[in-house]
Amino acid sequence: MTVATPEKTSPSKVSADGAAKPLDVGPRIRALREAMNLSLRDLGERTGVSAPMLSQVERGETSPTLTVASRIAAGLELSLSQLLRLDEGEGVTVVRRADRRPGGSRARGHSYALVTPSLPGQRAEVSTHSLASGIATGGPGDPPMHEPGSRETALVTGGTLRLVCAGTGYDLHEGDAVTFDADLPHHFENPGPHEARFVAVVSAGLRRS
Amino acid sequence: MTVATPEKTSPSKVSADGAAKPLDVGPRIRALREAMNLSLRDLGERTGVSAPMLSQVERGETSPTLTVASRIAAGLELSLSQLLRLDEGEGVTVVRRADRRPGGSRARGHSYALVTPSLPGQRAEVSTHSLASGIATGGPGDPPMHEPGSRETALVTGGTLRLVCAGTGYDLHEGDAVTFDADLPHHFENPGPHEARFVAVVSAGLRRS
DNA sequence: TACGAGCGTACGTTATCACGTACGACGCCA
DNA sequence: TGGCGTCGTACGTGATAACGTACGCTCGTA
Repeated sequence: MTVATPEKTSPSKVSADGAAKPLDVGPRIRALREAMNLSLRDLGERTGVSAPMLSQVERGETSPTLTVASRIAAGLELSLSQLLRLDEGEGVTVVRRADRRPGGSRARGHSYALVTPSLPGQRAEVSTHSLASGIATGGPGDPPMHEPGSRETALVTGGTLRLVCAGTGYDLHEGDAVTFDADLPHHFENPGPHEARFVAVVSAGLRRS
Repeated sequence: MTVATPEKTSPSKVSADGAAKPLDVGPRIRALREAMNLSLRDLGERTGVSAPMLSQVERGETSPTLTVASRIAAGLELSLSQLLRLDEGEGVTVVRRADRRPGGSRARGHSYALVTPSLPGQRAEVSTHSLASGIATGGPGDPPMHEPGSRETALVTGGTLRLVCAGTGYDLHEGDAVTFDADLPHHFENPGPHEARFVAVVSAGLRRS
């Protein structure tokens, strides 16, 4: 999904700004630390990072390495990716049933539609799927493999469904849900006699523009 | 959610290992780069980071600073938090309909259930809701306000639903979906004569207190 | 075979990250 | 009022991240 075609994406410098964002993680760290009622030395004790270093990072005077940033995140009891999450996205967007563009083909037995706006900055893509009896996802025209690091949740809203992920099968019935790493090879099958319907949520599929 | 009470958490060194994880982001960068058919110099061109530096980072010989890590992430067309998403849960987790703990109260007209595992580090929380006619969410026992920065998607799977977000109302019918900032004051109402059912996806809340 | 173009990596230099120590400011209690 | 403890920050030093250059390598191609 999203972008990242395994093609020659090079010809255009994606953003070229290079400088990217000022990365003002400092105030965030300070806010989190103060929210925990920790002094710089306290946090230094917990993280193994010196208090002056923490002070400089909080004020944005230096950019810590990933190792120390990871230690700081651990000391704040969150993962590094959580600590660095200061992305964006704003407002309210309604996607009408009639407006969304369907994918797949009902003739082949698998049809789906994206119900979240296809805008950058989206953190979770939600889609509805319908799978005919005996059919499996992964045919031509289906959404391609997800990008590395993404995770997926499938919630069965009708019928029975079977997830095959990394060679292992998981049978799901109506109301069941499954969460898994979406970058592993996987597909869904419909073993039952009836049509299967499910909602898929792929997270972390955001791209930059 | 997650952990980290805003209390005096100090007495116990949270993990004390300090060293934390080896943070092997290198192989991941290499995999992503090769997936884009980019050479080290190509990526260096896109990111403003020298090719030898990229090589060292990929092989784990050095730990880049956040600034260069951010630039690398930008060159790979992802956010830094995405690039570092090699922590948090892994594998496949099935939540059976019978296993999930319901919330709300059917007597009050609003019942819901979380279908994603309630583990820290989850990027997207998916829940199913049922709202009786004339009832609005937000009553006692309902899930509290979401954290700053989080976003929510609601997909109507049955009946009609009305979202009131920051004072504005949005009418939704079966199959419609809406995405909005979950940290704005909001609630759902069921104007129709029938029961309303919808799936809610809350993504990426970062924790503050 | 020879050769240029591309690849990834080893080398040496510079910039800066990260440490330990030390200083002024503020609050508490004798 | 003085002394004690803690806070956050300004030093100076050693470690290392990041750079530019240059080497050996594998391909297509003449």
